[in-house]
Amino acid sequence: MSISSRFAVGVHILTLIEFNKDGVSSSEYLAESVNTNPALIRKIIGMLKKAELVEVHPGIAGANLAKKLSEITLLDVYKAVNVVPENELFSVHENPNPKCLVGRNIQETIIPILSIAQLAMEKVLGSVTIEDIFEAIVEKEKQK
Amino acid sequence: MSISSRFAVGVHILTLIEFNKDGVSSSEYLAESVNTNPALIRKIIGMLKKAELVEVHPGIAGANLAKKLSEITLLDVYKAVNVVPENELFSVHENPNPKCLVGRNIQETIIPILSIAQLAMEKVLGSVTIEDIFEAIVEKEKQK
DNA sequence: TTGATTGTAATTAATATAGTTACATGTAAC
DNA sequence: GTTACATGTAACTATATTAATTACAATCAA
Repeated sequence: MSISSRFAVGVHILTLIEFNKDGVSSSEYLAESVNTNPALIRKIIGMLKKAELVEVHPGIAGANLAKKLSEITLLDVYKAVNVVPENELFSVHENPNPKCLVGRNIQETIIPILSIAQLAMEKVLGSVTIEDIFEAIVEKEKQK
Repeated sequence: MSISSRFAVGVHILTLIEFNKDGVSSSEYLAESVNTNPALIRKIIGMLKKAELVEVHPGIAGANLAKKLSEITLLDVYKAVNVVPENELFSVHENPNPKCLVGRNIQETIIPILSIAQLAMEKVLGSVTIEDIFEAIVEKEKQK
């Protein structure tokens, strides 16, 4: 199964807040660009807020970045929006038979390997910042 | 969300078939070690068969490996059991607003990055064989 | 006080997982 | 050929997650 699009939407939101830094990024404004519902945006914004990536206040329209663009990585967003349980990208079957040689050793054998695979993926996300996304969009737009 | 345990079960099955190479690895036998249902094992074995990792025949008890241990990687198993749609570990929201600068560029900007992250993870899986798992279990068992 | 916005709970439809039952199909052995 | 047994599948269930949506209390600015 795929990792929830909450992650991609989170990246979209943060990037758009920056492009709109001189305007007001309300949940309705952001929802229009993502093409979804303001309530969904508020839910994701709430997660980004808890992770201290954005600042937003009840009753006051608009969200703002809480950090510099270059200090927010895709990994930060990925962790903020909870798309993958900590260290459990791969699920492993519970209760293999301890009476079987394989059953009693399989978990401790494969979990470290799966963890390395997961970390390799997350390392890539950690190497890309929202600033990189911002700049890439500026470049792509120039070519149009 | 996590990747289905079908993958871990597939690895378990293949490893156990090797340990039991002189015996008959029926779906019931394998199910007992995994601690699940024979029908579920047969479903997964069916996928491994389609990927030409095991040999199994209707009416004849037992599954056997179709390749050498060292020629089956975890990536082969991962692909065989269909736990992740091809090149779509990450799902991306559909139909972002083309009228918005970010909306019309976000997909083509992040998809290649997400793809690199996915490939980094899969590369790790491709570097580990069932033989490695087999040997690791032999070692772990010695220490008990 | 009014009007607009955020925060959050509740609901729905669609989809995937994991477990289970049931049975048709296929094979070997008697 | 009949019996016993195993595989291959379809169908069904319970559970969980996603994404979309509605509704409304709490909060703040004007």
